[in-house]
Amino acid sequence: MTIQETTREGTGARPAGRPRSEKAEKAIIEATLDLIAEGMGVSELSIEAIASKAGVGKTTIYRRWSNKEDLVVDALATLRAPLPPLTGESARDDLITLLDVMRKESGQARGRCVMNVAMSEADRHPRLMERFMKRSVEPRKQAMRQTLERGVTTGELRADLDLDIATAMLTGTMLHHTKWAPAGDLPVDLAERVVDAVMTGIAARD
Amino acid sequence: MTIQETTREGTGARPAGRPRSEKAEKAIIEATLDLIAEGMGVSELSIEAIASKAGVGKTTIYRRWSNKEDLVVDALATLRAPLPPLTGESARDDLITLLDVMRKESGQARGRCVMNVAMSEADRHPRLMERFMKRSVEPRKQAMRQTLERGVTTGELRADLDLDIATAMLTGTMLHHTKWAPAGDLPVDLAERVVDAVMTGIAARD
DNA sequence: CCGATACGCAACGGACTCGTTTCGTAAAGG
DNA sequence: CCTTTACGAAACGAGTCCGTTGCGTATCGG
Repeated sequence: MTIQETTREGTGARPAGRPRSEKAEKAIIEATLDLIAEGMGVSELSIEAIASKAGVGKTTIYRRWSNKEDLVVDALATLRAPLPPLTGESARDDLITLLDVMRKESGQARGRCVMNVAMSEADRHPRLMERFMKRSVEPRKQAMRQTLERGVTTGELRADLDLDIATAMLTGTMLHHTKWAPAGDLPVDLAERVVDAVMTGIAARD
Repeated sequence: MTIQETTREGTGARPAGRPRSEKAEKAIIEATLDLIAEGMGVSELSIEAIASKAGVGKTTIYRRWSNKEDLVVDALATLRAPLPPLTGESARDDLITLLDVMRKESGQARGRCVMNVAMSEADRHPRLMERFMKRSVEPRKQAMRQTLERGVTTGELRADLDLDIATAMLTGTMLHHTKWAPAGDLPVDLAERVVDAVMTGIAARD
């Protein structure tokens, strides 16, 4: 939420004078994301670097956001990837679809940056992360949960399934790959292989 | 490796003058780890803060390490947790033992700090991480791999097991919990539940 | 055209960190 | 005792970033 939106709240009146440049606004957000994507931590981000990269005066930033945290929250919020459409026909297919979003995102600097920030800055900026999680992570978590529950009711998945551990197995396995796999893109069939492995388990059949 | 060790290399000669204080050395390492454990990123660490917390002059630090990166590598290296003894009797038991190390570590600020640094600074300080990984992560990875391989040969685990994905499932699931579980310590039986879930899989039996 | 506001730019004082140097003192060997 | 090296403390010049201010210009409504 920008200061602009805040101060105009309620009144439909258009303020006098030159209106704010939407182009500048976008440039600031983009520059912020680019810097984070380049490996910057939130604490290392400098308003001056953002302004410089965005081709914008610092004034223009401070006029919109009163501090770095607000800017970062707004910037990360623009990354909300839309949930992929789920057919609901097969839990396996839907899980693959959900996990494949993670694989695709991990190939983009933008996606990696979100993960990095989410993982490493949670301790340092708890309020920031709380807001971000609620906006961006929670919907996906819900989608996976529903998919798992549906799989249980259809009999495709174990009746005694522990939803928390199942979620952790699926997303955690992908997470492990995105963070520690040898450099380069992940294999295109990774999500499928992971889902099958998680479904089947590693124990030998009796 | 400290400068001291480097310069004395080979010669068994004791140098003249006052010897370096081992107490100061330890205090510096401890202060570094404490600061990281408090949520500091490597880039935010300041030599001055370390010196102050350690009750030591900056000179004493620069005399031993020529830059921050070397100091951090040495500090993290002292955290090498010894591998737990593995019985080799049961793959399940050994896997639980291995994963339980992760659970215990995640309850300590020290353990969390290592994870945070490893996850978030890999992009920014690739050489640092390469060194750290080789020293601290590789041994555990090997132990898990051997445990899995042994499980396959004994018939306890699937013959067609994909070692990479199996490793990712086990450590990734724990990772997911340590980073995103609700605050507080992880349940004591988490490792056991994870191993059983990974072994069994989530699919319904035919 | 006028007042109001936003723009990019440059500069400010203050705070912090860097890596180095200087100081007086402490602890070892010869 | 004397040399050598390490110690903690303090100060250094250089650099970065902070959040703010002033400047001349651009763009809106009236």
